[in-house]
Amino acid sequence: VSVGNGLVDLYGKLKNVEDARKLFDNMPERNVVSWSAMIAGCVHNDFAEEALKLFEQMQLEGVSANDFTLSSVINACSSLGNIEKGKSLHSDVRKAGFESNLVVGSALVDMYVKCGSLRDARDVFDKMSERDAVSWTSLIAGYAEHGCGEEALDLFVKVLDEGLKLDEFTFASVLRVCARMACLVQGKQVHAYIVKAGFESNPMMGSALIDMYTKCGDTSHALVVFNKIAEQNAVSWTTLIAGYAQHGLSKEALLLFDKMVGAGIEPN
RNA sequence: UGGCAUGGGAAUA
Repeated sequence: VSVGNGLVDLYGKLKNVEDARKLFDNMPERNVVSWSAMIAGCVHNDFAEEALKLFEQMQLEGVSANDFTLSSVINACSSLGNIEKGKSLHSDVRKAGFESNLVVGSALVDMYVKCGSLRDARDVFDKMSERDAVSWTSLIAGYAEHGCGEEALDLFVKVLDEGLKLDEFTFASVLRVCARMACLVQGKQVHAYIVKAGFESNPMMGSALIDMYTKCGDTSHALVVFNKIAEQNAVSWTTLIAGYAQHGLSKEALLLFDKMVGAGIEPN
C-alpha cells in the first residue's frame, strides 16, 4: 500500500492526475493515505470538483478522514469558493476533533477568506491554539484582498510582537497592503524588516517592493530595488514597467521593455 | 513502534 501511495502522490505532484487516478483505481488495497494523496493531487491540478467527489466516495466506503484529508478537501472548497461545503467540513472537523490542528485551522482560515467571509476566517483564527506564519499570512492576505488595510496592518504589528519568524509570503502580503493604501512610511518599515530577514534579493520580495514604491509614487526607489534583485524575472520587469507607465513615464517604460527583451526575458 | 500523503504569497489584465 505504501508504495502505491507514494506513486499516487508522485504522479499528482508531477501534474499527471490521469495516471495517478489509474494507479489509484487499480490499487488492490486503499487506506486513508491513498485517498488523501489522490484528493490532494486533484486539488493541486485544478480538479477541485473531482476532489470533493472522491471525498464523498471515501466516506461511502467507510474510510474516515484524518487531518491530511480534511485540509486537502477544505482547500478544494477554497478554490471553488464553495462556502456551504466548507462549513459542513468545518463541522466535520469539530466532530473529528481536529479543531486545534494547525494545518486544518489554517486551511479553514484560507477557505473562509477565499469564500469572502472574513468574519468566519477571523473567528477560526482567534480560536486556534497555535499559529504559524501560514496562519497569519492567510488572514493578512485575506484582509489585503478585501481592502481591509487597517486590519491587515494591525495583524502584522501583532505578529511582529509575537516574535514569530516570518517568511517572504507574509511580507509580500503586507507590502500589497501598503501599495494599495499608498502608504510609503509603512512600506519603508516593512522594507527594513525584509532587509533584516535577508530577503532583499528575493525576486518575489523585489516585485512586491517595486509595486509598493511605484504605487506610493517613489519610482527612483523602485529602480534601486529592481537592481538589487538577484535574478530579475518577467514579474520584476512587468511591475517596474507598469509602475513607470502609471506615472506617465511612457518613454522610460518603453525603454525598459526593450531592455527586458535584450536581457532575454520573453514578454507575456 | 516506525515508514508514505495535507494548508498560505507577488506584477499585468
